Amino acid sequence: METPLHIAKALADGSRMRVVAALLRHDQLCVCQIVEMLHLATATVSRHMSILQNARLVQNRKEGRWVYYRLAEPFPGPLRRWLLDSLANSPEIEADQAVLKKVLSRDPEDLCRRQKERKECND
Amino acid sequence: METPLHIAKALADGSRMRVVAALLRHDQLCVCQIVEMLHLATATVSRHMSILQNARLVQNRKEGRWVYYRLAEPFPGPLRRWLLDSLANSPEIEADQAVLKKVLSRDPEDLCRRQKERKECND
DNA sequence: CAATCAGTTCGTTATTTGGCTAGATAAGTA
DNA sequence: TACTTATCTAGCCAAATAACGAACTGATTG
Repeated sequence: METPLHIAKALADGSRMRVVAALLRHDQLCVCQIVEMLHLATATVSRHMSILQNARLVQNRKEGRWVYYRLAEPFPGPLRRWLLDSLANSPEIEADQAVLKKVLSRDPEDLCRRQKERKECND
Repeated sequence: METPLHIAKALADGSRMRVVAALLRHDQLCVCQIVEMLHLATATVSRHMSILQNARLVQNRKEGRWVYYRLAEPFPGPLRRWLLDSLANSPEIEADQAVLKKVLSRDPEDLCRRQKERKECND
């Protein structure tokens, strides 16, 4: 289902809104990159992504070991415009952009390895 | 505040979405009319309306004993368009329209009296 | 001024939701 | 085939939220 209510519920969470904002500017992101941006457990990110997918806001594509998410096609035009308009000048979104810039310059390979090491440190 | 996140949260509830949908087609509605449409307690409706107002989606105007709500001015254009597009052909919204048609043909005076009587019946 | 009336605010309760860990799955690699 | 790796699903707990009735507010009416 993709009623406006479903879509609003999917967007009614700070983390999910940040992901959509990021995907408005980056063609695609894989789960480990989103984890890096949100600083949440992988499982949590995965659940957020499936909520966005159920609302038909994103779609995914498997490539090797990685799952890449992008905005769903088609994506409602007025919704896209509203989000672009109102997310402009958001400091939080800008900060995410900066993080993503670094993250994207690295191979997903490296990224995942570093995430794994970090996790083992905490044990 | 009126960030897209606030707005999405305000819209992420079936009752509030129905109110906004109704206000997209009717200039203004008073609380007792919205109560009639949603079949919820007055207190509940009042809280919903204050959530919509905090998100700057609606504004109110006191007129005698009644409080009328309408869409806020200004209302984000693309958001309005998205809602209009995606709420078209929604059976629930259509049903609300039918209820409102009857409700609006009556004085608020009568409406409130009938609501009060109904409530006393349930005691 | 007392009574009434529409709506709001408050306090409580039940449901929903976001976060985590642990275990399952699917895909590459040795 | 067995092993690792990236992601997903399930289950649990704490925090957020929607519902109601009761008590309050501000305005009209008798």
